[in-house]
Amino acid sequence: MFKKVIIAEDFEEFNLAVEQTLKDFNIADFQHAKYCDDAFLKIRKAIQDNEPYDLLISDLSFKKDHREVKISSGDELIQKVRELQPNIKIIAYSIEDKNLRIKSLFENSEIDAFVLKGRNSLIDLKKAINTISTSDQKFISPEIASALQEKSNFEIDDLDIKILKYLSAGTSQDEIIEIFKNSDIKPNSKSAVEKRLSKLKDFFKANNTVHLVSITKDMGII
Amino acid sequence: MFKKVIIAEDFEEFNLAVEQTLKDFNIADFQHAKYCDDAFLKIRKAIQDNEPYDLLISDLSFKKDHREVKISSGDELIQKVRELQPNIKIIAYSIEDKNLRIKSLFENSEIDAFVLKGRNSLIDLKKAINTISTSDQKFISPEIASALQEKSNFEIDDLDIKILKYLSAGTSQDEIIEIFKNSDIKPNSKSAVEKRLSKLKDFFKANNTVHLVSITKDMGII
DNA sequence: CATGATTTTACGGAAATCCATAATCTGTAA
DNA sequence: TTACAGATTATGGATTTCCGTAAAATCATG
Repeated sequence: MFKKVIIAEDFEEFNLAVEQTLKDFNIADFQHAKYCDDAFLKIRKAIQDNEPYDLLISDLSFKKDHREVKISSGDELIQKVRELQPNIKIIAYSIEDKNLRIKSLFENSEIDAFVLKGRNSLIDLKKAINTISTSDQKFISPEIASALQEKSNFEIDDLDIKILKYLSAGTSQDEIIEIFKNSDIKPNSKSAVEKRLSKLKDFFKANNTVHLVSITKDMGII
Repeated sequence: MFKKVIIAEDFEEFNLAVEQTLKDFNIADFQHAKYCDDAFLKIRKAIQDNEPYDLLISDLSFKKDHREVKISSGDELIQKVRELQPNIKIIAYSIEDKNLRIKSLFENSEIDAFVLKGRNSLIDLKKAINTISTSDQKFISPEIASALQEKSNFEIDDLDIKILKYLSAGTSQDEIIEIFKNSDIKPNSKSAVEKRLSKLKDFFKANNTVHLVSITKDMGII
């Protein structure tokens, strides 16, 4: 079982709950960080002191407040920690249920578990800790495990997202084309942008551009 | 101090934390509901049994899952409870920080306190309970209290919101007009809808309809 | 090179929207 | 009733987006 744990989480309520869960495992050596920056510093310090953490439990989204931060999201924190200390086990613990983001965490940051915050997340958290402490198995909350299998997220690339973002910011199609031409982004013809949009509308079953932006906003794609 | 409390909240973590807070106040008689429907039924039952709750602490957004529900949001629950039991005190306890929605809770549902979930929300929750238990004062988490003061002289009415919602759902302007005519909603002419939209775009400084829907979505108006 | 497949660009008419102006309706007060 | 103001509707042209077809460019392969 884990000996030394760090929790990156801004909400008191979740901190309390995780703390309780760790105590149930008889893990007494844990620390909280309400900002990603703090978590990172602590992890680095622990390595220097030759007393590294062996588990990081991290939220993904952190509220912005008055304080200036370098690392603003859990995704970044996890990425940096994985580079700094490749052998640490990492549990992402978040309300985030967007396939793309979760997939990327497993593939790019090699997290060991993803626990979805929800009606029964503490049970999942316990299962996750159990699973990854004794083996190199991965754990994913069952509600989204199936969704992750879906291979359907095919071919929405950077350009698509760029177009959607510009649209939602009030840029007209013609203006977008201008911007693309000025920034040497290709393809940048009227037809190309129109074709992209029509594909996106088809894919997301959107009736028109307004609908498309509305849908993709809801899905957290933009 | 409150004697009997009900908490409508789907996340275990928040339930645990609220429970702890109530215990700090020596309130032992409390119940949790993870679905709005359950909360409503319990409140109604308590009235019938002549042992009504005197405080409702309710989240605003609830995760959807397999279960079919009648009341899907805290806003609705609060509205219904206020009608059913006008004298109950209500604390909205949410991550929601959109002015309009919060304002509407105070104005339309006469909630007694709004506690914003965040880094220090438990302190706020305690303050809220203290404040509203001893007087008819309202409590609002300080981070948003100032934002609430802003009185922007909107005159965005139901019709405007209806139009925006239809647009974001992919309905074309012509179709909206059709719908309005069929439902006897007036005004329902092409010009009227166009004029509304142009006013809204002006007000929200939107370049076009896509932008307008994007902005109003971000603001939580639709 | 030559060839064919794929991607990108060009073009044009249809449809939807944007926007300004004018006509009509509705309620109120003299 | 009449006159007036404000709200609503009608009209039409400009602009933008939509959508299909065709031409041109690019790329892989033999």
